[in-house]
Amino acid sequence: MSSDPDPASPRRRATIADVARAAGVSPSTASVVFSGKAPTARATRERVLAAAAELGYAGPDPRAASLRRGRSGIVAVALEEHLRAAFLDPIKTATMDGLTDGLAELGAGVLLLRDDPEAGAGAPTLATAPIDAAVLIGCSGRMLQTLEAVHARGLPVVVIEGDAGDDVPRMELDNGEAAAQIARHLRALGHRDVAVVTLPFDGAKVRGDAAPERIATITTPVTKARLTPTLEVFPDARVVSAGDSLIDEGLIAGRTLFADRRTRPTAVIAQSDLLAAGVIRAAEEAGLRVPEDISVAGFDGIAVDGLGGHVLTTAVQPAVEKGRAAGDAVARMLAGEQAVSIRFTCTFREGTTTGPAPAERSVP
Amino acid sequence: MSSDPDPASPRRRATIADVARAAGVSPSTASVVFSGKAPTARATRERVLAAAAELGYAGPDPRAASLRRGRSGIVAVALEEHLRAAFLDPIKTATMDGLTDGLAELGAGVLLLRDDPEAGAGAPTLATAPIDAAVLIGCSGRMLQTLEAVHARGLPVVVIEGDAGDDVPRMELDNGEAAAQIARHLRALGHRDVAVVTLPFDGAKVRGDAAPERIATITTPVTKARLTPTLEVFPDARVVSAGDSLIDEGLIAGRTLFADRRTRPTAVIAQSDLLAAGVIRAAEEAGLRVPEDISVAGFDGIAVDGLGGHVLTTAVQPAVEKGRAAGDAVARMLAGEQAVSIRFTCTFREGTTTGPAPAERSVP
DNA sequence: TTGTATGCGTTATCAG
DNA sequence: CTGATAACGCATACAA
Repeated sequence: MSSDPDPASPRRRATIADVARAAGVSPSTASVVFSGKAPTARATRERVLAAAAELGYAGPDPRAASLRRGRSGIVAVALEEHLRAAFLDPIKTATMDGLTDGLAELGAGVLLLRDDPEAGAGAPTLATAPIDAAVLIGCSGRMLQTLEAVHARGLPVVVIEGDAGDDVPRMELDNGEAAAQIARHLRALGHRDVAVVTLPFDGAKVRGDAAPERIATITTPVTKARLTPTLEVFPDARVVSAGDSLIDEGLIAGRTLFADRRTRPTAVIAQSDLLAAGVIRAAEEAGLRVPEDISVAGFDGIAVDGLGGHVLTTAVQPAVEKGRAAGDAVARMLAGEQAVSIRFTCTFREGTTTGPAPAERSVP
Repeated sequence: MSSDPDPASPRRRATIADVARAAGVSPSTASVVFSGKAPTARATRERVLAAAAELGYAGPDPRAASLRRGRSGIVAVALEEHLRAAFLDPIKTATMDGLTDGLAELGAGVLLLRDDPEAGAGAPTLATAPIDAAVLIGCSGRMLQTLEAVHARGLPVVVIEGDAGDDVPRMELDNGEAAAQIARHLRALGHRDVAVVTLPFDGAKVRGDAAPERIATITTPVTKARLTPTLEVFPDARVVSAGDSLIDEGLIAGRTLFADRRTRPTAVIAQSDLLAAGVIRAAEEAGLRVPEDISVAGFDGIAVDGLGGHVLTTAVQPAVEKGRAAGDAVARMLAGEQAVSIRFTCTFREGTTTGPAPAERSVP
């Protein structure tokens, strides 16, 4: 008796109109029962709900609702990399975390999009997905093109760690100041012979020692922003580029640095905590004690899995807050307000991985 | 001249109808120009495109299109954990990777959803988001409730690493067989004194030694599936539970195991590669050589960042394929076909972290 | 509190 | 190749 479908609509899915009819109320009343946007009499509500159950109606069709409302409740997050790469990076992960939180308050879901304009035919893009706004992470290059489409549709856009022009709010870091602080910290500890392990210079992700000419060609904004002030403090620093922000990449770079006891530095500045963790492993592997023999500093302030008991000296970036702020900015823009760019400040954290420069050098 | 908006519609956003009117064609023709679903005369197309540019029309509104088409091009991926936790797990990351690939072929985007039914008011859920299908990862407990709503809406559902009933296709692993294989491998190498470092027993994520009574209460399916056959091979194995699948958790567990030289095992079976990596670090910390003094096996076959030069002996699970298969299953179901559950086979991989049991025991 | 009427912006169909 | 027509399923202003 209760599983028999509506005889009038043999196989068609029930709509709110069907439910209303079955319950003997108007469609608008039924709508209100489901949305709760207006008070309804208890009896009415129960009648509607009963009719819905009877007809197997599972609530308003979100597609129709979003057309009518003009909102889909979905915000796109566009990443320039393959999704796997993006979520391998703890900072991006944390940012996403804050972002989803910030958007959840707004009542929005997150649609993951790769910034591949020519993806599978019909694949949703920033231009074709039913989104209310977009957040671009690490915006650069061709993403700017995609951006135009979004802009044209009048959708709010926020950029994290990137630059999409003046009229697009961005959430950025004071990379330069933070990097300078780390460098000064090491100099104050007496270090003079310092090496830098950097993030990739560009999309090529080549690794190894980098000559000054090469350094001038860096295109990745973050790498450049963190390296420049470091070199101002330590102009003669040896610069080794990592292929990616990974522990094993830091390990490789570290092995390079510690291969020759006579040329090894007394301190290593890594441009990410993951790299620093790898450098520390390389140091331990080489029989060096951290920080007695070698100081290592990182950048990011993430909880590095696999670092053991060390507490990294690093610049703690508010990654989660960055994401949350992006979410808030989206919310504000969706509410018609103007959102502004925010520059976040990193907090220097002195951990257990940096210490005074060893007094004696060149002990073969 | 070209930036002057349509005088007839002062601030309203242009629609395809406006464009058609301006171009002197019918709406359906304009629609076809944008969708490309039918051939159009070159002149017509150019006229329409010009009108669109003139009016600042950026293409069809995806919301309206999805209502009309009955498809939004979005597939939900529901995770039971906080997003951060989910993406911290390389296996889930890899699965997501395959999934997004599989879905991209289908032309679908991925909407990230936490399985929090009572999230922020208005937050999209499996029941209220404009999705075409859903993939549940690690489905258990209350997610089954959520599932009902999706089911009621007649949306295809696929489950990865979970059980949502017989009529829901699932992508699962032969955890038991793979675990047994690892255990037999170690036994064949002569190991008799083996310890197991397990994944969490349940949501509580308590860590430490586990008594047999406790083992009987394990609710996490994966943990149980991998532990049972292990204990059949090594009934007396010491069982230590980790709080999570993390290197540092493995490190902690490893320190417990290696604290007392007299009771330490000759081999450790970790239920994930990350845990195994931590155990290896603990071993090295304790001055033990891997595999000469201690053998360590993992599970998953991921590329562990931070493992240095070791190659883990492990069961390689086809995580990416699992995700891709889920994507394919969704595609099939969306095409009206029946999708079936798939049981994936892990591949045993002998690495450099397991070796013959050391001949002498109890060397103080 | 409930009902009535209207259109949100598209696209599929089918005839021309 | 193009045009007329009719939904798609709902939520809101407004009247009752």
